[in-house]
Amino acid sequence: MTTNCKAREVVGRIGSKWAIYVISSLDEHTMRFGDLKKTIDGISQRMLTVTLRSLERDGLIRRTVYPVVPPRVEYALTPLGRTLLEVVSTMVHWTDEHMAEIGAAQSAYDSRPEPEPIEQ
Amino acid sequence: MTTNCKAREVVGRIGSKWAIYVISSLDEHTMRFGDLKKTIDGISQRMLTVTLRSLERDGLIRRTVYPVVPPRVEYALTPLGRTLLEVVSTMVHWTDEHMAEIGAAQSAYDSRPEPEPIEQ
DNA sequence: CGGAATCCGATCTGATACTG
DNA sequence: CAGTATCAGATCGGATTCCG
Repeated sequence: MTTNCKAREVVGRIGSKWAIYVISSLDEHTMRFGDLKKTIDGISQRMLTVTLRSLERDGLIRRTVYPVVPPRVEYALTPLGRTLLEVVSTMVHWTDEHMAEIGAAQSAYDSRPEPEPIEQ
Repeated sequence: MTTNCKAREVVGRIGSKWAIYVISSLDEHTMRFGDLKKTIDGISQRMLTVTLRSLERDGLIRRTVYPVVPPRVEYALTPLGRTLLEVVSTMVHWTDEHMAEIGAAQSAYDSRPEPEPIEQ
């Protein structure tokens, strides 16, 4: 594999379960922190913060702070993030389409007979 | 997000840095354990084993053991895995294409000035 | 509202040693 | 060759508390 280590790290970050859904959520419009938290079911405040920071650092989303009280922070896809969105959407879509098949495969795998213990 | 928790787990497994490259590696032909280890640079034996097991459980790859000495084990994509391959290739390709941009964004982020400490 | 900081158990991962 | 078993260090991730 010619791919170097840095590319792998990026793939890992992008492919992480939360990042994918953050990117997807920003498809149509910018969102505030609270909006994202409500939209992405089950994400903790901490993980949302961490995920947003890493996506911002990779140049995939832009964070805009409005100096008002109470604070207002909006997240939006950058042009780069928007090119990624297509890839990510495909992935989410593929998963939704094949969840049943995957679940069946898991059940089959889990109910497979144990290999016979070695006779002495 | 209407996506349930199980779908997120699947996305996370598929998107994990090693799984993506295992799937990609099986594009053209079946491969043996050692081949995969050599192809996927930097993967430890343990992580390759763990990754292969999880992909097998999800029905994405098929593991074939030939009862010979020394053992011969071949891994191949299932039809389901083959449909995923397209998605995964797109992702790897996107990352390769945009590594420079991402690196630049990271540098810019990391060299950003610290926010001024609060004056008392 | 949108975090940051801390604590801490759970999980991941690599290294190493061993095996059919 | 293709693993399994085990252990220790690293990282993840939730809960909680506090802040501008």
